[in-house]
Amino acid sequence: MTLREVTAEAGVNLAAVNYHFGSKRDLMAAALQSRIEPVNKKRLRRLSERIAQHAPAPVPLGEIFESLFRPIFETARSEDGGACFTKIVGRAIMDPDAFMGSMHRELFSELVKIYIGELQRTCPELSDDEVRFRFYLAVSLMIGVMTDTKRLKNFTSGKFSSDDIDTVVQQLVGFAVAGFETTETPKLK
Amino acid sequence: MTLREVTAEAGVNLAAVNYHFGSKRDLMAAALQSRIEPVNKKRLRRLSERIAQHAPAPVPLGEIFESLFRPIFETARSEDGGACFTKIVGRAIMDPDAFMGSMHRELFSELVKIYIGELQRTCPELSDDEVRFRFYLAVSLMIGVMTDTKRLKNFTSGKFSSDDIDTVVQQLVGFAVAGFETTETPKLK
DNA sequence: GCGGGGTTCAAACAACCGTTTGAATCGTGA
DNA sequence: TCACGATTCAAACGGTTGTTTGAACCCCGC
Repeated sequence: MTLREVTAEAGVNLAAVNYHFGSKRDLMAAALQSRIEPVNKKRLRRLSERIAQHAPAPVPLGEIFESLFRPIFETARSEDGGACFTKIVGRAIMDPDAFMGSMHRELFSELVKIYIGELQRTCPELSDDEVRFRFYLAVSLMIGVMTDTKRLKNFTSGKFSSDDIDTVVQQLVGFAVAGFETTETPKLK
Repeated sequence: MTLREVTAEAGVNLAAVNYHFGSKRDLMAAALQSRIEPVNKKRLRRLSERIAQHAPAPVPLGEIFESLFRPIFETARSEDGGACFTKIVGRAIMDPDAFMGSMHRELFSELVKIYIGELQRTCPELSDDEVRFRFYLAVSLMIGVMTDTKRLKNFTSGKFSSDDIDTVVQQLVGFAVAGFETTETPKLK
């Protein structure tokens, strides 16, 4: 994505980017941040709803993951700029120190802490290391599915599409819950 | 990665790329193919060993996924060019029609077919759609973990590293097996 | 009406990209 | 030894990139 393409599509002048954001890198960071923050707000809001709904019992795993997964898919598959958002996220993930500096920390450290805590409450039989490692795997799964655009169609001969958010999130959650709960993995040390 | 960086590091002249490969795109495709093919050969060889070992019984899920996951991690975490391989794969996945044309098909269609067949043999209770969708999720998980370089360290406060292939593959396989076998997911339609 | 800070614009800038060129060099079979 | 195809090399080419510039423009308080 070149600045000339972006500014043309946005109907603004090329120089506007450097005037308002300073550089392309800062524009991308701002774009990413402005999209990620509402997603994270939505995640925490839905998680809070589930916590309140089940209190004082822990939230079922499936609802935890659903609150984590669905908001970002709703954004990534959105019609206006969803593809662009997905590309920026993918780029940010692929080389983290390329154009996100400390942004990753300030955007996600709080979120991770809250979800880790809730997962521990739901799965008290798992050690701290296990919860963290499996949460990492669940997030990696989410990223792998989110950044995909045509693999699902290839694998299912076009029967299922990455755009069918409900189906994807359902299957994703089911897979993540089972993976998170597995008892067959050797103990971490 | 620019051609000038690549040729400088390789100790060859800049023009050598276009002379031997025609274009940068073709160089990347050749580099990817020359790395992927041995990986896929290794996968199928290890799978064949497991099939022979268990015949006529089906191969346990964990061994199927182990044969699929481990070879690519051994390449992606290799000391010479592993990081570069990972980047190229990541780029190829992120925008498939950018520089891989029909390569995806010719490299992976056979592999996918074989693994799907073996998975169906091991899990006859799953429908064809379910096997394909869950295999897609397992592959997405693999991709998400493979393209990661620092997330695991962030999540576990540096205790675990993406470079520890054995630990990563073990946990990955355990997660994938459980996810694949889940019975809590709503039926696909 | 008018002046000035904030904003937009077309144009140009320097840097870098992948690619091409043509001469120099190499390797080898006659 | 020579000649010729294959390969390497420095240099340059055209094009695109992000960024900068300076003039034009807008808008609102005085």
